[in-house]
Amino acid sequence: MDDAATLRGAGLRVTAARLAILDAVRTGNHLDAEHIAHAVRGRVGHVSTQAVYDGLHALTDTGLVRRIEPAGSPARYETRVGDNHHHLVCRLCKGVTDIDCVAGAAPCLEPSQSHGYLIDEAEVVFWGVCPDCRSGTGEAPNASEPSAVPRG
Amino acid sequence: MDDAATLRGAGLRVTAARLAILDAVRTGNHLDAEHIAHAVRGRVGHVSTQAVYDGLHALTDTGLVRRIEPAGSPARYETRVGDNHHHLVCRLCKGVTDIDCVAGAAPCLEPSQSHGYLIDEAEVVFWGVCPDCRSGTGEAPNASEPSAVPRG
DNA sequence: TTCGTTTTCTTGATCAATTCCAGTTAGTGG
DNA sequence: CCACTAACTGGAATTGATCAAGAAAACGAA
Repeated sequence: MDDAATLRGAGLRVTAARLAILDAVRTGNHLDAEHIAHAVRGRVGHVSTQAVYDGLHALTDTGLVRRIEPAGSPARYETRVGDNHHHLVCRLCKGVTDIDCVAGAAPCLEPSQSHGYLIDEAEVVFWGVCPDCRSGTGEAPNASEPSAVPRG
Repeated sequence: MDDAATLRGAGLRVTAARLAILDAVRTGNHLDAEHIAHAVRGRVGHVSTQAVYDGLHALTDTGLVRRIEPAGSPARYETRVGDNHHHLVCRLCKGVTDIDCVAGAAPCLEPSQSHGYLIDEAEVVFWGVCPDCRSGTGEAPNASEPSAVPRG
């Protein structure tokens, strides 16, 4: 199924902007809205920032892309959906890496108490320092001083 | 140990604003900066917003309070630190409830692959609908239409 | 105590990410 | 090919948070 059919199947109109957004999110590695906008413009010329946000909103609402929001970074998007995988986030460069969920379906964990909540998802984020930042190779925003690495 | 001694022990000066912030965070239930500012003002009169942010920053930096940032809500603060507990977040009203971590120390989970990261924390957020919102009692911002409850 | 240093607080501007709005453009089903 | 409506544009506005410079206050030392 190509992207045009995917969009139509989700009840969305097929536009150059949305095809480019979908491709940018799939090709990129957990890009944020700004980087997606940049990639989209490099592909189809001028596209307003609002169109990018609108497109991302439509795609997330229909479940074609997933939006993740690690603390301290803008929202990021990925096309890997439905497999309930988790994420590894670097405290320094904020880079995101996927991690398979051993349990499969959501919610993959059972809380010790549910407090009456109707739980549908367990979101797991592993925080640490990525290989590049550990070796000083990474483009860390503040790699000069590792400072305190807080614990949970 | 009272709050003044706690602040001093963390290397911070003792001010009325900070004592009030610490008390507001402890008394409140995962309040955001705005609500903390409101509580502080009700206790010690005028305090600038900046002083509240600065105080919260100082308290989080020294580990006296923990800052959590659930997707879609402003940062929230709690005084329960060091026990690596987790959170239950309501998709509708954004309310937060603590959940004990059965494993104890951080990181409480081992990822299936570490990808070379030096991992120090596993943050677990359970998403669902709280009892109040389920029964329609809650002050949900958009409780009229439950809309789609996305899955992980 | 009083002083001097350093932190903290104040006011006010600024920022980044995102959303709202009104009008125009362009997919799509008929 | 038309009409209807979703999608896009340009621009302003919102929210949550930070930065900057000077004034005030905490606290160790004299």
